[in-house]
Amino acid sequence: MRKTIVAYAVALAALIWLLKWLEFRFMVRDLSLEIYLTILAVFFTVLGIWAGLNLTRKKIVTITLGPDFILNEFELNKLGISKREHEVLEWMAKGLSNQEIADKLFVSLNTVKTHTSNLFLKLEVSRRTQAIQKAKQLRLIP
Amino acid sequence: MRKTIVAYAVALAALIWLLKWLEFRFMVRDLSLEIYLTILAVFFTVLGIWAGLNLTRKKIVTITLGPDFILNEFELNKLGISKREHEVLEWMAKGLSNQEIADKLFVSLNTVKTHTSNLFLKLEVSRRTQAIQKAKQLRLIP
DNA sequence: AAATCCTTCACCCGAAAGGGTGAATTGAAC
DNA sequence: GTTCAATTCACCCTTTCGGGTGAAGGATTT
Repeated sequence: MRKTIVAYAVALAALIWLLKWLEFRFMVRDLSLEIYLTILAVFFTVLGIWAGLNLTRKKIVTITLGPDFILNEFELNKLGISKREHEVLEWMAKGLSNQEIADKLFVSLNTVKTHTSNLFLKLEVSRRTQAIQKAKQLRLIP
Repeated sequence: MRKTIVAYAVALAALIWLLKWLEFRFMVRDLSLEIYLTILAVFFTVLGIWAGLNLTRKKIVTITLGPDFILNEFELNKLGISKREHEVLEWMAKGLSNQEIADKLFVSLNTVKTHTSNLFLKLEVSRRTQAIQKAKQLRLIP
């Protein structure tokens, strides 16, 4: 960045010197002052635009996508869903039957049924498919 | 955009005229030509930078996310799922019972059960929760 | 015309899911 | 130590779901 500024300064000084040199060399003095100034102004305006673009164009936009699932613990507490119930909910969403969930968690089928019943009450649904749908919507499961 | 260019042109002309006027008014001619030119150059460089920024800063980055669901018709055909079956699948995924789907489609419960049975065969699953999961994974439903 | 597929519906049976009630155990909180 | 929520399990009953079989009508293709 500092390097760029120095480079521009040097270029500017060199150009001014060049102009003065041309002035004597080719008798630019003969031209009307207005035209002379206009050329100078336009030249430096263009230079400025170019410089301005180069100073800002390098802003690289980096979009970082975070993990696509963040557990909504607030809803979880709000609905009063316990750890075990949430666990059952996760397996349920993976398409397991109550019996399979019971085997996974090393508990009886009746226990799983109790958990599912409580889940349906807390989620205000009456079928497991609806429970899964609502739980996904509320970000309780991926 | 055209308006902006015209505005800049007018401003430039006005400034040049102002400089020439100042020249006679305050005998700027007495100052060294180098200083005079430098001031002019710096001024127009700054003007150019400002103009350049204004011409480009308004590039608004619009990230348009397309519809997040595109039906995978290839899989649909590959698995041989019919229109009606797909329709049943959609309602199923919304958490409706077979009876509710039957009411929605104005057919009997038995018909819906036939469709679901065929769906399970084609999707190679044995429960509706699994069917929904697999169908979503294969992009057959949103 | 025959074959094929889709759609519709029926009946039967067993398995799974859902709803209700009750109760024992445990661990944390008061 | 008592209260409370969470977890565990049991029993009952009804509804829903899933699997199997069969069949009739319609559209499309061969």
